[in-house]
Amino acid sequence: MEPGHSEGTEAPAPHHPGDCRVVGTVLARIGDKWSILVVMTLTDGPRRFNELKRTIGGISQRMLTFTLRGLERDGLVSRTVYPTIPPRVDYELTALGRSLQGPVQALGAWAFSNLDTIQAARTRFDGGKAP
Amino acid sequence: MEPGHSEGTEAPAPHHPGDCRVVGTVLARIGDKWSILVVMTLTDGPRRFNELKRTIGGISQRMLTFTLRGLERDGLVSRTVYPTIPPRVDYELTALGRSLQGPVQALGAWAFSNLDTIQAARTRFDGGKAP
DNA sequence: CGGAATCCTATGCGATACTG
DNA sequence: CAGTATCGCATAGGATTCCG
Repeated sequence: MEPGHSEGTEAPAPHHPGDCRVVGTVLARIGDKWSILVVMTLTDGPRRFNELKRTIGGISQRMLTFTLRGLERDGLVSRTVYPTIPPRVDYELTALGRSLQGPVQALGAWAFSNLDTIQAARTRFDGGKAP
Repeated sequence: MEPGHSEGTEAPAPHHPGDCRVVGTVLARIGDKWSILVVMTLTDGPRRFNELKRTIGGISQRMLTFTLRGLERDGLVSRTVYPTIPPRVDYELTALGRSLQGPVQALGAWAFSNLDTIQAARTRFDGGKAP
């Protein structure tokens, strides 16, 4: 099977308010190596394939393709093909995709403001047992 | 190298306000298969190892150990050992860990309220080209 | 009970080459 | 330009066994 993001094939079965697996489902979608980067890059508007590739940097065309397919499949991103020569394809966030930005930015904000604390904790932890 | 969550070893280099890689850093931490489940399970208070294992379900002791180590390393979870027989170990969210719950729950809420939409999009996408 | 060590497989994903 | 196809290695992570 190709990388294409895994399905939640094992029936979830909830267990208490403020669920659990559901979150896992989302993270299985956007928690991979590239999806959020793509989503964030699309924040400023539609982008072409290679434009995304350059902006993100470090991503292979293979993974960009898979990531975009996955996001498109879940309705977070729309794909528009202009049958010109050379071909041109625009990727853009859908309404659903844009609605994801709030939560994602919240997470980003948390990350940003706690980066130092985390780094410190890491150093302390590693220093304490692997000098 | 053991599964232990990957480091952001490749110097990021920011590029514009509302960054990008930083989010990637957090997601590399909590975006893996189990971390959030653990964090969410610890929401209601301290839990013992096997208690976590049972509650989460489907996680191997190996991965639970690695996940907890990672969270502990980053200062999100604290580990308390009671030198009794048999031994007892409690895991609990730290202040930092609890501060992560806001963002995570925002994501959870988004997931929950958009699950149907996403499922529909998936079915439509798959149906359109792989009947 | 809580974990560490070893083994083994599925997979993620980069590199490269080919196509319309 | 925007993909698709194939190869190949590195990693994630489950199962199992052993230990204090």
